[in-house]
Amino acid sequence: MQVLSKASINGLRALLYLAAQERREGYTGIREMADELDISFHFLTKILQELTQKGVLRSYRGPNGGVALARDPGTLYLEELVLMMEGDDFFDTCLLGLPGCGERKPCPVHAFWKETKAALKKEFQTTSLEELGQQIRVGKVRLAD
Amino acid sequence: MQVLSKASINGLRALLYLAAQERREGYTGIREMADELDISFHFLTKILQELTQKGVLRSYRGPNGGVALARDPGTLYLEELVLMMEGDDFFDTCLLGLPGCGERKPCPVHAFWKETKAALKKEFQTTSLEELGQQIRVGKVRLAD
DNA sequence: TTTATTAAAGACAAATGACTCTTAAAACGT
DNA sequence: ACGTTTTAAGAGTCATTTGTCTTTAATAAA
Repeated sequence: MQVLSKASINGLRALLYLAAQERREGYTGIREMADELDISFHFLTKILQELTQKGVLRSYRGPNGGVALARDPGTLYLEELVLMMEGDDFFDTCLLGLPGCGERKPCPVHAFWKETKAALKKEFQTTSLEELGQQIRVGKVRLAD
Repeated sequence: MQVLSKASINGLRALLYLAAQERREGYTGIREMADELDISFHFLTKILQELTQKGVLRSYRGPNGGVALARDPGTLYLEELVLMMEGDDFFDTCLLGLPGCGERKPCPVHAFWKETKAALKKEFQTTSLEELGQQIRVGKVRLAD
């Protein structure tokens, strides 16, 4: 069951890596993150470029350059990030792929799937990078092996 | 958010179509199902071949041939079908794709995702083709536009 | 026995997602 | 100015999934 694309997963992991940093000023090199998170440098670069264009990251070139969160991680919730990376219809899907599945013309598993999506959405709406970054910092949780 | 592959979705829809039939004897042509469910005939054929090989369907060639459920739809639960089509590790994934994510080495969203997967699994374990077929029969729910 | 009907099988093609590589541009230090 | 470090941009490649087509085999009916 793959819910997020590889690109989204790696983008999220990179954002979490940044949110887990102790120091808040300065830039973190993409090379370092790629090594640390075990992602191809070029692939990660491409993913982070998009996040920079969308305003979640700011970047800086040259020696000691890299990327940094463009906003306070306490204001960055998973929902916004996932919608940004996966598309605005992320939570509006039908499990059986029927177009226009809804209350009026439900598919056989609509009722249940609706609840599941709502729970997932709520969780994503209430979980911030700050919160998860902290859990990483104290070692309760990991981003890579 | 695409949880099931197109192949699984179409396989499931076809199984539901069969489960929703009034008459229980005889075979249903793949052509009819493809038309009714708006799936390419050849694509559906390929999908149903696998389900036949796996013993969920039986098939019959020649005039008035087609496919039929090989087992009582009351004994066919979504879980078995999804595991069959998507692979046995369907419910064992990490949302962030970390290998070996678990209680001992959890990813940042492990706790929540674990619950979500469990709820989904339970629903699939307790929902049979018979049950959904009935809902289709009485028109509460649809398989296509 | 011939013809029509249907699924089985497998080769093939197209589309998508997941990467990879090369070149350019920006910033810095000397 | 020059060379080094770093991100930006985009073309290119590979693998997987999705979808198509052709041929074969089975069955029934005329």
